[in-house]
Amino acid sequence: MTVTVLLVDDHAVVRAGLRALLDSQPDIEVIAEAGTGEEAVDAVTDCRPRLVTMDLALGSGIDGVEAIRRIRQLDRDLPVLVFTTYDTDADVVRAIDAGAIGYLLKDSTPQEIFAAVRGAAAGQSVLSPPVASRLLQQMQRPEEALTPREAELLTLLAKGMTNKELGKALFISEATVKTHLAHIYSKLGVDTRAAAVSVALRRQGIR
Amino acid sequence: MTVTVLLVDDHAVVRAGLRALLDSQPDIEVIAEAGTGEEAVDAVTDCRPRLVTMDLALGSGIDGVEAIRRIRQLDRDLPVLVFTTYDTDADVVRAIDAGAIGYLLKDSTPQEIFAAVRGAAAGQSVLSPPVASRLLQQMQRPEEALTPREAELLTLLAKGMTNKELGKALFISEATVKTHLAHIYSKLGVDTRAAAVSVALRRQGIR
DNA sequence: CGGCAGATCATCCGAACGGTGGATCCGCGA
DNA sequence: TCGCGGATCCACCGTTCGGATGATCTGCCG
Repeated sequence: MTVTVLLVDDHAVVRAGLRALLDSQPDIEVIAEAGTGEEAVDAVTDCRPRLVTMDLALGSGIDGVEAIRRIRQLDRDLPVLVFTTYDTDADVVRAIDAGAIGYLLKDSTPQEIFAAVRGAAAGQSVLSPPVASRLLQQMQRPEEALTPREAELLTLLAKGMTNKELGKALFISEATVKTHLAHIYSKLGVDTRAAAVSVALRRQGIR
Repeated sequence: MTVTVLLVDDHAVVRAGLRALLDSQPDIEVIAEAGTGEEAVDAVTDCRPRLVTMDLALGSGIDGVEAIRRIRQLDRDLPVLVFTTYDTDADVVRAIDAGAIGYLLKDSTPQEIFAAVRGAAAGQSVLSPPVASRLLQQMQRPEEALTPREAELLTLLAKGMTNKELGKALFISEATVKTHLAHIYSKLGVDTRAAAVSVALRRQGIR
């Protein structure tokens, strides 16, 4: 039985590339494309694909993670395979959390992509090797995992805010900000806010 | 006369996409692909294309800018069109400097891509609108341009170094470091090192 | 030659920061 | 039920940072 696929990516080039690659396989057929999350949700109801490939960075509208969440609400049995450029800790976790069945990087070889599509359509979890090792590494070092509150603070810190501004933004006292920061520093292995910003931006990807 | 094209990109998907798009045009023909800068240089001598599309972020080996430089050394009349994901100030300037005839973003529409390929093959400079506006903006605000020394310091600052460390690294006194920082802050429109790091990393792109 | 921009160094001061050591409250799981 | 981790708060203290100001030296361009 052929795997019918919906491609979601805001880059026409990437959609054309995936379509060309996948359509070259006799058992895979691209039946629809979407350039935004909203289009993707509509296409799922209209075209009933057996698999969705999803870019996380969609130019406008809802982002890939939110799109995954909505698609999973529509059809809990429809596997969504993330196909994106960067593998950052946060993105992988958020995507899996939203219900993605796999996480594939765009620099994968055609062979890896075919295998991932067939596997995901069959309900198997698929992770690109770099992603897999990253996930395992993170699970093996839970002491380095930031708490939600710390991550929130780090995000704002990465904008260059001062302790005072952080306190106001998060509705906590400056003292609490400093406590959180101390924890973040120790987890990230740094001892200045500038170094923390550097690590944060490199880890979590930019823009 | 048909435009023969060499595609350079480390992502098989992107190559397939560009090939699919370009080959759909009667006057454009993709005659070769390369996944690394080294392969690209070889392909130029072997295949004699009339245009090269170049990704700047090539996984391994020489980067796109260096590849452009070497290709231009081989054939000064062969136009190289940058086709990449991110438009950072530094990348654009470096690519143009290396001899690129145009700078196209991967989220361009197929129509824009066709026009750019035809234009570049005819020797015309082509810039994606966001890139163009960025360049103009930078030229219109020379007061925001950092001096080489300031840029050097900013790079190290973005690693999270303290003033003392910066001084030792650059063989200057801490007082001088603070002077440079003050200039950088005023040019970037910030007033803390953390914010400067944030701006620097976002501007100059990561990894 | 004169001026201007860049790089260098210096001093002063108040504000911000980072480290340390505590404290309370809550929810969850052993 | 007891403990533990997460989140919140506080005080103290030395260090670092940022702003203001001024100075010298170099090289370049008109």
